[in-house]
Amino acid sequence: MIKTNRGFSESLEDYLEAIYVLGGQNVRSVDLANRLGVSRASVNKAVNSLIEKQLVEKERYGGIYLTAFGRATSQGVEKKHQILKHFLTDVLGVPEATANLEACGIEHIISADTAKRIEKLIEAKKKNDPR
Amino acid sequence: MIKTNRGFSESLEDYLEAIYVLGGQNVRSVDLANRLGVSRASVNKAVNSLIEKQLVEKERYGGIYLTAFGRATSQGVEKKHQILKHFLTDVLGVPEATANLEACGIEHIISADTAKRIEKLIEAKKKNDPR
DNA sequence: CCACAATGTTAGACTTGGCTAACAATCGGA
DNA sequence: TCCGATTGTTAGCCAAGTCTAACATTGTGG
Repeated sequence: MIKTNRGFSESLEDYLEAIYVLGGQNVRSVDLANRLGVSRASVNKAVNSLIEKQLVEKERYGGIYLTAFGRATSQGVEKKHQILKHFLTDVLGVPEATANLEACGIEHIISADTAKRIEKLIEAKKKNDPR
Repeated sequence: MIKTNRGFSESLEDYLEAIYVLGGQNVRSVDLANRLGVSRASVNKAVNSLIEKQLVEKERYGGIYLTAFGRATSQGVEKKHQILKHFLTDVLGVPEATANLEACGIEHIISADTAKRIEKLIEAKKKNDPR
């Protein structure tokens, strides 16, 4: 309903993040499809949207490449994912599988500022209780 | 992409939560529309979906009423909202407006278990730093 | 080197969740 | 009481994001 987002849909952010995780260079549609659990056709459509938004580049039948813009954007999302995952597992004690799933959703919602605050909370916790 | 959800769409959960917040009895479409920033027509459609799913009841041109099931469900969502809001403001120091927005998104993603863990974290923080 | 498997693309359909415009019902104050 | 304003409903439209099926291209093992 209310959009917390900074310009891209959650779905497109998922695709972008996956491209980043898969190396960001010469990424194949079929690998994206497998990782995200969608059809190759859906990947094709989504990648065309990412191209329109200048987040990736690609030639017909060729591999997918992040642009500088796309790399920066996807790194931001992935960073949030890592922070959230660590928060959920290390601070809250949520099982890893659940943590990954929930991080995957929350990463599209919170601001960079909130992410930073969570990061600090993790640091503080580490100081007081360092393993 | 990956569904973390327990059966209802985020959108429907938003409607349901709003109905709860507005009293859960004899709720008017126009009030829902105003609160959620959507048209009365959209509310009408959504409420019909909620009726199908047995979450609310309503007569033609009449007010909206939560069923027992709908009340339980909406209470769960609202509870998560409150926990998240307090975590964001009291523990992290996020401004209230932002906290509400982000809580509004996260509440549809996290499990009851994770919410409970966050609640405990808030309690712990209160003990160590009670105002 | 070439046929078949794997991959990429396109077209068309479906669902969800919005919108506006027009119409129907209800409500409230003069 | 009744007329206009408010509210609810319906119909039709749109965009996003998914799917399958069919087709095009590419790549590769005999």
